[in-house]
Amino acid sequence: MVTDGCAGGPHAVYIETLDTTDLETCKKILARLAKGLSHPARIEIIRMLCNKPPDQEFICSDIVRALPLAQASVSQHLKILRETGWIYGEIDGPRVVCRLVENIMAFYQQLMRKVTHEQHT
Amino acid sequence: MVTDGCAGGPHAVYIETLDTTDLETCKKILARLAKGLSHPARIEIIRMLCNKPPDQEFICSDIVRALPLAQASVSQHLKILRETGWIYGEIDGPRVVCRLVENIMAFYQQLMRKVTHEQHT
DNA sequence: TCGTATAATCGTGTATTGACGATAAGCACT
DNA sequence: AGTGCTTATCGTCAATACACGATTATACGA
Repeated sequence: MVTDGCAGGPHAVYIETLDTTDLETCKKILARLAKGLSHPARIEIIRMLCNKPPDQEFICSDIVRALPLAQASVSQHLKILRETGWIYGEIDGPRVVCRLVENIMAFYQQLMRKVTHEQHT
Repeated sequence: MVTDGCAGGPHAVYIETLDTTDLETCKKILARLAKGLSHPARIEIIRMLCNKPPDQEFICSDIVRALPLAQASVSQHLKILRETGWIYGEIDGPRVVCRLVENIMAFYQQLMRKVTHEQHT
């Protein structure tokens, strides 16, 4: 099984790259993550991944099957979730295993706190 | 000063009306709230309102002044924040005082938890 | 009642979103 | 090489988002 090519996990690289001391950056990242969440179908996908038992894996076709949408539409939603930083795909032969970016929920909530609570810098 | 006409506060009415036992409803509401957050300008508005000292009030023109956008654009963002359930306006003569829906942050985070954690119903 | 301040709306142009069917591309297995 | 499964992309269409200047509506004060 091959990952994105992000040593240390795609999650860590993605999140640790960000300059979360800059408020403008935080607002942009938070806005982007929020856009990822801004559709019920995408929330359902996140929900599936959050609630998945540790031993189970979801590939794209599982998600297509679970949603009342055409394959192309689901693929688009997955793309948006990738672009907005929620998930990444592990390529496994002809399949793509969909994984939540590690700690992304915690990161999102932390960003919300950072942005909405007064910064004493 | 005149409110929306929502007895008990516009907040309580809005939030308590929702059927948060229905997962589909939760997903829709959460998606709507996330859409509200999905633009840096709107995040900045929410941030201003969250961080506002208790004795201060923000009217629309304050927000226009604080953002690098035209009045019409800010008005549109405020409208979206109203439609997505984040804020409401208290009309005060020719002014409109912008207020966060009470407990909306907590409600948002609660919805996130509800949607992303397994439901044992 | 006339003028001023405030905020919403209108009209416009461009960009993005969301949905779909159809097609292409990648891999595995004969 | 050919077949089948899986996923991404293309092309299209309608709807929505975003930004703006201009205009309108409302309320207050002189």
